[in-house]
Amino acid sequence: MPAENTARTRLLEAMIDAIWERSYGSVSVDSICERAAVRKGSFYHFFKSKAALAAAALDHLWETRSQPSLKEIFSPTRPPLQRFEKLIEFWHEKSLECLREKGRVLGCPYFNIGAETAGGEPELAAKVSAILDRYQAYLEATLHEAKARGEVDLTDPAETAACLFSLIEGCSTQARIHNDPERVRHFAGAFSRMIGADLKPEFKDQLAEA
Amino acid sequence: MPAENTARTRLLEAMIDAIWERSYGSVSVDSICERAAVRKGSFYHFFKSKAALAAAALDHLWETRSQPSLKEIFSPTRPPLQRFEKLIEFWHEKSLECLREKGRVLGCPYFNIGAETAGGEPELAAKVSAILDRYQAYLEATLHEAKARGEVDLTDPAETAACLFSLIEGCSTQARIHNDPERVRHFAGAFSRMIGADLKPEFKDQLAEA
DNA sequence: GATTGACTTGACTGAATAGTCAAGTAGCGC
DNA sequence: GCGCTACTTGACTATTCAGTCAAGTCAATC
Repeated sequence: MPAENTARTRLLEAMIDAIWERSYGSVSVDSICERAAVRKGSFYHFFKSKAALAAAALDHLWETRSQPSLKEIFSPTRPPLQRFEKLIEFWHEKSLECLREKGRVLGCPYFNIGAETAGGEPELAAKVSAILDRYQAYLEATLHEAKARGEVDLTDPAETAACLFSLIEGCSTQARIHNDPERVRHFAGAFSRMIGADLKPEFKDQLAEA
Repeated sequence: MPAENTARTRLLEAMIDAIWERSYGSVSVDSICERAAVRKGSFYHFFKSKAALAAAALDHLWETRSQPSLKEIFSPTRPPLQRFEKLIEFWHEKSLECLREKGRVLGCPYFNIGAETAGGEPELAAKVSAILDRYQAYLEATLHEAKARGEVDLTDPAETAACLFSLIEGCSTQARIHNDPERVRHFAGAFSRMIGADLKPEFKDQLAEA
């Protein structure tokens, strides 16, 4: 049962889109059902609650989108520093794409949902926490490799990875709040300084319409 | 009409606390009224809607808490680099205090609310956006001063201020999501690297109980 | 063609929601 | 005391919410 257009996957994708565009708390089960063209009863056939759908949707997003993108960006065939350059380009492109397609810069869904649900939905918060750790692990592994090759100058790759990741997520959330994709571009320079190496990502600006 | 214990100020403070602990979307008008010991009708005498109360509460928090703290931290009597050290200590202490008093690390209320409401409550998002800019302005002014004194090495203080601020907010939100105050401490080293100067904040760890 | 089990349907429930309103009370200047 | 204004009260509405359920469809298997 791959990523077919089944009722179940339509629900997963409708949930992610809706939360991303608005917020977890402002999304109702009814609106998800309408978006996914699925009836209420079917919803509760597949998921035991709204929170359960959200948790499954986060897994789905990670496995079908985030994880594959990261595997490509952090491919071992690419030198470590170039992986960081690719990552910076990736975030910048995603912001522009988002603005073009949805009319707003939406930031990182994991981070948004995590911040929102940390105080009241422990299941969801734990899921987000685990996903963010997996994301950060890519950075940490690459920093270790770059350090072994003498390409960066740092004492504690784990701590630096945490800071780099917080910088990315912080900039990305600022971009969401101010609805300004350039806030993401900003962090390229800071990234270089933090790892003590010179990164030169290529920002191929996509002009909005053709 | 200063910060008395009036129904109005009780509502403002109940709203801030409730949103901070949980989220904007999960807080109901009834729960706020109960928390503030104010009846529904009085609520709508003072505020025209839940969103209006939230916006007023953000202003109130800024004026009574954030702004005064920042004025002290960024006092011109302190050398620029020491202001940054103070700021880092401030965030770390606040996280520990929050964990001690509320049982959880809650991060920055402006950032949390901003991320949550960016997609659906333009009034609130605009208010947050303005407050965050005022916060960031303290960083930027201090960077300019430090640059003029030759204490930091940077080309674009405005961009660096934006990145520093995103780093702070990103770490703080990670601390909320993972409920771990040490995530805030992390950024001290990164802060130094980003501005090209050596900061040595004193972390006076407060042992929880006496 | 009978049985099974996965999925669908739409009507239903009860609680919670934001917001309204008319009738009050209490203080203050006159 | 009189009237004015600011605030309070609690009952009220209409809507939306998450979640339930009994009855149904349909395709596969025997």
